[in-house]
Amino acid sequence: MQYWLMKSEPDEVSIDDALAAAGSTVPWTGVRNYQARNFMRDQMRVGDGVLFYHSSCAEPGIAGIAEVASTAYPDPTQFDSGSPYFDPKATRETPRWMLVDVRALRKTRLLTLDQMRAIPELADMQILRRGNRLSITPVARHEWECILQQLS
DNA sequence: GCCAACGTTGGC
DNA sequence: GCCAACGTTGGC
Repeated sequence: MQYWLMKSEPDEVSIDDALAAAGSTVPWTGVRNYQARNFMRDQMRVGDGVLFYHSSCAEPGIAGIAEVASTAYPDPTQFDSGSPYFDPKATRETPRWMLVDVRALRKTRLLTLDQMRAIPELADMQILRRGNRLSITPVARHEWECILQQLS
């Protein structure tokens, strides 16, 4: 069992959107970074814990708890020439981009970036590092437990 | 909308 | 395989 933080722009898919989806489950489309892809493809297991993070918005922070709901499979948007995530170099025979399904479990109060920075146990979180842009990052067990405690 | 950080691209 | 140019991310 591993833990992850996954960024989503709430204008695209918020925690409310995910909870409202069929089965509270959404495909994590649009990841176009190899490191983030590799986490999904190589390391995620069904049942892994997910911190659902709202980014590029007025109040960035952790907005809910989710879990990994599938193993990795090709992101269909890479094949769709009408999609902003279209990748002309990807083919169905050799897809480039993979995704997992994510099941939202509950909305939490917003744990803001500022609040996270103020918690010493979270000081080493990748999301808090300067210049961090990765949309999917591993979360240490002690960080996960600390955050769940904060949100309870 | 600014801009620092950093990933990707492509000429050499 | 180096590295400058360029594009993107994402907090502010």
